[in-house]
Amino acid sequence: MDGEMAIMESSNHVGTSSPTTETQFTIDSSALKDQETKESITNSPTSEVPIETKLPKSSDIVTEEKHPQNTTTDIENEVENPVTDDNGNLKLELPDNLDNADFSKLLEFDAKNDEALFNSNELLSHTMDPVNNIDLTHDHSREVSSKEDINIEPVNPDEDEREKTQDNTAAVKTEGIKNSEDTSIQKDEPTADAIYTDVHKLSVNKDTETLPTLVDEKNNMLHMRNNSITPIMFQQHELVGQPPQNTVTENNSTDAETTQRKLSEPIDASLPLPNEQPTIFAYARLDFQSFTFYVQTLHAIIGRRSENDFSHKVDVNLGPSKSISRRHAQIFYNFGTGRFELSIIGKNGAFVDDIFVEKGNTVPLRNKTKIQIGQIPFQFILPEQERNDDSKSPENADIAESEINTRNLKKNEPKSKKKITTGAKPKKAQTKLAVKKEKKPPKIPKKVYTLEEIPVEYRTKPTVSYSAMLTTCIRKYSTAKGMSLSEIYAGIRELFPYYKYCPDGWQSSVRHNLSLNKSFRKVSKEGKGWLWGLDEEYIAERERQKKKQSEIAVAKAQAAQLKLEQQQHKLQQVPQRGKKDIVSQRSNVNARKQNISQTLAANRAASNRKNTASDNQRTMKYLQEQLVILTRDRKGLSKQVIAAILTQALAMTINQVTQAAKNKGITGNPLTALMDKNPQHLNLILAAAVNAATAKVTKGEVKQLVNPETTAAAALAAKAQHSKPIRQPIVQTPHVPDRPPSQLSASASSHPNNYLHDKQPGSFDPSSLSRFFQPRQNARATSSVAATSVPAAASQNVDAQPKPKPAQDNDLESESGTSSSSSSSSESGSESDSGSDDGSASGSGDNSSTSSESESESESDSGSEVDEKNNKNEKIDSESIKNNESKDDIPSKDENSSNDNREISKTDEEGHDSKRRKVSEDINEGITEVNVSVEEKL
DNA sequence: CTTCTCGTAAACAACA
DNA sequence: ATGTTGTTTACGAGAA
Ligand SMILES: [Mg+2]
Repeated sequence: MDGEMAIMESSNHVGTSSPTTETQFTIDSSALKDQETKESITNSPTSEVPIETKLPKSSDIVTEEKHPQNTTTDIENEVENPVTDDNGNLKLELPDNLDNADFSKLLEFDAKNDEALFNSNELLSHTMDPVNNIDLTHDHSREVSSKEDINIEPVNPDEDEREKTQDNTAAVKTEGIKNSEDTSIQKDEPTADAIYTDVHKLSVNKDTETLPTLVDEKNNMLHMRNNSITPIMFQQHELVGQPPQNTVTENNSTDAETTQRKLSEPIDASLPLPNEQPTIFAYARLDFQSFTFYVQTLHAIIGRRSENDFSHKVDVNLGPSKSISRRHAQIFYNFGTGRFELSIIGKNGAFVDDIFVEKGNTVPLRNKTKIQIGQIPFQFILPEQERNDDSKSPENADIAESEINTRNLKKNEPKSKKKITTGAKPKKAQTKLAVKKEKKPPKIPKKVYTLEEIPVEYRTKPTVSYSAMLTTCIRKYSTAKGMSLSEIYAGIRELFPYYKYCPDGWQSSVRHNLSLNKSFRKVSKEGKGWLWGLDEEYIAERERQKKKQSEIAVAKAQAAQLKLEQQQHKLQQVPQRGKKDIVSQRSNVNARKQNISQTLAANRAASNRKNTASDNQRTMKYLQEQLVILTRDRKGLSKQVIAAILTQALAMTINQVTQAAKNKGITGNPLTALMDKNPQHLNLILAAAVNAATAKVTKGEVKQLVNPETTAAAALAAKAQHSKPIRQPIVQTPHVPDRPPSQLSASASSHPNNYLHDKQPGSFDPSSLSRFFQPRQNARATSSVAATSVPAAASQNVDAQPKPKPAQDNDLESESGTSSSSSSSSESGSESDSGSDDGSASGSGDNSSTSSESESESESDSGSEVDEKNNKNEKIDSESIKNNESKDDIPSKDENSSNDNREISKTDEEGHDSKRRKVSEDINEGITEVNVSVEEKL
């Protein structure tokens, strides 16, 4: 290329531009000899700088498109000052954002031509003042020596493995300096006839590990004005709101721009610039969302580089994101084909025109080619070239296409994932070296959409809340069995296409809502996840609440209004009779509102109870008896201790079994099922639990109160008596197809029970349980399980709990904290965060609801509640038990619960019945009862 | 200023 | 070993 340089004129499009100082200067080409450019500096933040470019002229250079190797040599000699104008002078026009001071500095450096200066670290580090300094170090000064350009060699993909290392740190060459030495060229096999289209392997600098650092704003600013730019990373969703900053070229649309020019033709078209904009000389430019990079060298490295990492340099800094390699891609001009090309060297590949390109591939760059590296999308823009249009090189037109394995997906399809693989490579491909990378199927990252790529109507986030969306979605697409998470995602994307284009992250919110919002419940299990459905009752109830609330609010407002009026008129002696009304309304206002959950719980409990009650009773009775039997030999422990042990053992058993069942999606009462189906296993569990509890309670003095080995036998005998009366076979099987909602959901909510979770010592290995519940596994195996798990447990205790953050939970709150000020009734503010959940479609009245649930009991029975939260032993032991016993409390609850502890699981198919109560409560109740009876027996 | 609701992230665990 | 699915915590922004 002769020094013909493309010229890009910058224009500040649209308004914002301030009277740009047009600075133009020329540098004697001689000074630049040998290096390409010093170009630089051209990145304007606001960048509206259109470019005018001339492509490197390679007339003398081998023009045929397939001679990479030749290219090399030729280039070496040919490449000169790309930035020079026709006269051989370097022309530089800087964007308005640069001030004179900047220029003067630049010039100064140029003049000095002092290599040392450019290499010095001081210099590097000095570019920190965004306002006054320009970082010359890496960027501008970073010239691509001709050799460097040549380094691009066609190599077999497979071989790319060995990275050729070069010393990047080395240097930044300045004008007059010869770089030749610094660029070590690795020429391996300059294969005579590499075909261009094949992947070209570029030498890659070895990545030296450096700690990633955060980029501060300052730096960002700095980068804006340098070639080394750090694009601003967008926040999720931010993309939507972003104004089309600098993107000069709007239409991504087409690529109709057959603007392919035959190689070798220098192009010097100038963009239609609005006006007085400064001109920038460049071959091309890269339009990022928030800045523009001008390609003023024939070779530019695009990669990661955090602010303080001076170990390497990049021409285009994509920020610190680890998903981007230090040298992730490079743009270079291929004299053979006469166009710029992009080589992907980064491990994670990149998207080029929406097609995923794996590492090691090189694709041609045409005007408006879209590129995405990591999470950063940008576009390659060539200067407009009116004249050369005709040249649409057919041949090279689409190497890309040919290389691409077009697999499914239409271009417009969001999230499409075509990809280019360095596919079938010859034999050598599989060599060990190659193996490391070759083997792993690259995970195709998600495509990031640019504003322009998203249909206008889908650029903004729907205002509806997630709960509303979910409700809508489920109503629309769900079947009786519910819909899986992935289906929900798809449904949402369908309903609100915004979610097809926006960055991920919303899925997390969706899951969060499904879990927390009581309007959504797990209906049935299928494979790995659950099928989700709506809890219409809950939703309806909440609606009601809400309505009431709003009415109240209105009433209040009116009252206030009236009051005001009254006062005003009072003076006028005009008594209003509205007062009365007001008063009456007020009373309503004060009326205690009921919790949704409470209400629902009551209703549901009523319906259910009958069904489950008997089973629960039967199960509890069985458990009690078994426990007593197991511990006939008290080993000297006092009755009280035994009671404590049994209580705890029971709690552990119930919790663990329930948890295990829940995870398996079992709907009925797992304990009942276990008792009916596999009493031996249940006994083993009990034995293990007793031992664990014993160890805990006695602080390890007594390790094994019962011998698991001998327990199973007893079970069978006992079972006979407890066999279930009427009920049909329990539904325990994991694959319970239909069963709609179920109590399990309730149990799920109970999660707060820690012991279920923690593997604390005193707990036994739940895995044994899961074995039983596993779809088809036999419950067997067991004995060992029980035995083994127990021991470990010993030391700690229930009390040890994580309790990360006390405050804020629904439950906790209600009891402890709340009492405090908050005026309102019981329901008051329980659960701050958690509360967020509900509020589905319409809004939510959440707090009431949420809190209600948890707190429903809270009010009345501190005891049970407390227990839930902390399953501390204390609670569990006898004394507490007694309290519970008396627990009486809970009026409202009482009604529901009074009966028994039923619920540990939910049971029956009908989901309506589901009781909302927390499992823990149930458990506690159960425990209490059991304990009581245990004590009696003892 | 506090409370509540929502959205967003993310840690974790259980699974597949 | 990795990706999904669920559950929870945290935290911040807004509205009330
Ligand atoms: Mg839910």
